[in-house]
Amino acid sequence: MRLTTKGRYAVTAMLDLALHEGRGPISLADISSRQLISLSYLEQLFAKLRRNDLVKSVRGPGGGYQLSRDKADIYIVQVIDAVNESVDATGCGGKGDCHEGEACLTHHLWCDLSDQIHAFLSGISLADLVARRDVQEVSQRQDRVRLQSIEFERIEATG
Amino acid sequence: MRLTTKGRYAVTAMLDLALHEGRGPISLADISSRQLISLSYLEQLFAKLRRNDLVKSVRGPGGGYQLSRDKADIYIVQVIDAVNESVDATGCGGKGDCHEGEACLTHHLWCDLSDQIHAFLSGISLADLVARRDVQEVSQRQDRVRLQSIEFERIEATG
DNA sequence: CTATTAGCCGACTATTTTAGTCAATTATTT
DNA sequence: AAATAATTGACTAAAATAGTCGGCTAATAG
Repeated sequence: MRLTTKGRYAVTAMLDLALHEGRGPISLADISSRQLISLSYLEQLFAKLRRNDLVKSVRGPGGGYQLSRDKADIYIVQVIDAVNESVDATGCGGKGDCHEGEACLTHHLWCDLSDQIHAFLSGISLADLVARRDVQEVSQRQDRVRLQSIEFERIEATG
Repeated sequence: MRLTTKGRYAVTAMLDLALHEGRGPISLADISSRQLISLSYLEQLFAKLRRNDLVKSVRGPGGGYQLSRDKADIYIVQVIDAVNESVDATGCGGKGDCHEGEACLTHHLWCDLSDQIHAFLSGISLADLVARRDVQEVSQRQDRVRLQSIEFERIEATG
């Protein structure tokens, strides 16, 4: 099992999409600047998210990504799975052949742990996150910062 | 967060110790042959387990390792922590400074997940595992295989 | 006392994964 | 036609994993 920035970035980016939906497609450049994730890296991640039918893309100017279905129907575990970060804690992929074709001493423990994590992450949808107070607060702060930097750029350009 | 063979090996080896305690110290060679873990790698892991006061060692012939305290007082989370596999799912070590010194959009989600995993693994002691039916079954199978290979070696040696 | 056993220690290494970068291409819209 | 933005593929530095190897030290059995 691993949970690194890859999976965290994917969930963060999907949540960003869920928070800003309704105003047409969101470009990766927007997500990149809001969430401070490298654009090229986001491209890699969204290729996987698209292949897993979690987002759909619109090319060309004004294009970007949108959730492929309602945010209440997209669960965190699906996002993490999509970028190849398995939530499985066993070494054998749950097959139970970890010790000479049979279960190792701790196989069932890791199975239980996997079930635990899976249940937790599959019980939370993007809509659930959007509704959370802490998420809303962080999102509002990010939008404020965003507006400030746009204003700053305007002043710079105007001179 | 990561849970790889390192943490799994450590827990498996500690459980092996718990299962075979009472007959003096257990050598790493024994654990290695029963659990099919490289002896040199076990040495590395037990150095950390010893530094974290989870086992004590006895040198010389007949020596080996023993649990440093009752198996009911050693929890899985301690073993995993000892070999430097953190159960923390956040990217910031729980500090909440993941986005320009402030919490990132998904910080609280990863905190909740960390709490979940931590609660699960700190609720299970080595004694709990020893008492489990599936662990006992696997352990008995391993002891049978072990006896067979000793018998085989005896016949080989006798000729 | 000496040979053996078994823990102890540090250095080294191959492989894999992470977290990206970079360049080129394709589709779309203004 | 120009600009935008997704799409693709190849490449890479750094870190972690999962070990190996050799030599050393302590203790005990004979």
